Amino acid sequence: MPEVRDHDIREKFRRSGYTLTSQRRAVLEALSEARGHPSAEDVYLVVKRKNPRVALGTVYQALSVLEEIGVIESKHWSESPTRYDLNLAPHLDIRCVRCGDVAEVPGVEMDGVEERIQANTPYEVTRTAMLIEGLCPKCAGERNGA
Amino acid sequence: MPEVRDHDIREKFRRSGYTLTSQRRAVLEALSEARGHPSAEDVYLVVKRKNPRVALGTVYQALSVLEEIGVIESKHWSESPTRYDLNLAPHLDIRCVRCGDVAEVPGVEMDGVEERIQANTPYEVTRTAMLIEGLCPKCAGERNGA
DNA sequence: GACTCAATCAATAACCATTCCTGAAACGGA
DNA sequence: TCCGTTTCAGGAATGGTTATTGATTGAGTC
Ligand SMILES: [Mn+2]
Ligand SMILES: [Mn+2]
Ligand SMILES: [Zn+2]
Ligand SMILES: [Zn+2]
Repeated sequence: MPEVRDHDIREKFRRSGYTLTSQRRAVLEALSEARGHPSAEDVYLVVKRKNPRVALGTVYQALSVLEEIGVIESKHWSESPTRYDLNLAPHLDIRCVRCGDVAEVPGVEMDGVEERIQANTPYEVTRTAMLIEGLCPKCAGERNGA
Repeated sequence: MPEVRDHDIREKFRRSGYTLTSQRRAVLEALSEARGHPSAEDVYLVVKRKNPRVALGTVYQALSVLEEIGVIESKHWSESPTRYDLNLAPHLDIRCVRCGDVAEVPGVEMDGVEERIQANTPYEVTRTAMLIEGLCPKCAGERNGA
């Protein structure tokens, strides 16, 4: 997997014209290390362990470039910093409102929704996303056990 | 319509224990005047026209109380301030990424989606929402005409 | 109508994720 | 190597929102 991804990534950088700097590579590595859906701050903390000189602003810049060239995706929940995802396949993510953990929700097809929306608005639809919140099993357990 | 709503609103205030102050009433009136889906700032500007002494913070407080007792709803788009809506029925809203205008999207049924999500995650789902962005007819026209 | 006490208010400071700005450093081509 | 362009780190600034504070209001009671 790493090999394939690496090739894809190089290709996307080449096509975009951006250069694959060590910082951008470090951000990418941190992103796959920090299993889950880390925030910019999470990524920053991981990157800093190996290279303490990197600034948070640099991480934001790198994430923005990586998203722009299609190597990663960002997801937004209100009342929470943006989360980043290496999984580019269309899928749903749910966020625990108590601890912030994000997990993927497999097996829910959203096909056709965007088309149905487009058919019912004079707007030109450019993006649709499902925002899902809940309680993770751990937090739900603690709440009941308390 | 104002009569019915007014009765409902008084009832919701009574049940909640909050008092229906002049500022809260002013925020509510501004909200129905400013047809559409105004931001806190929009509401503030309308309120200020009648009562210039009101502070922006007061408007935020009032909006938060009104939402808590179920008189209004808030919707969030990333890269845009929160919008407020008097329409409490489940419905979709689309936001123009260019001018910020929000419009309702009628006729799209979302029934069953939350159940399907719940069936595919160990999380306890507490909220699902559809985030929709696009270009309003006006902005789309300007883009093509330019 | 005055009294009381909690709720509410206006104003302002603080917050926090993110973006912007800057001068310095690194890079890539001639 | 030299030159022009990116990219970088660090820090300041931004903008929507929330928290804090002391003053004001107002419903209930006499
Ligand atoms: Mn995901
Ligand atoms: Mn609406
Ligand atoms: Zn949790
Ligand atoms: Zn528009």
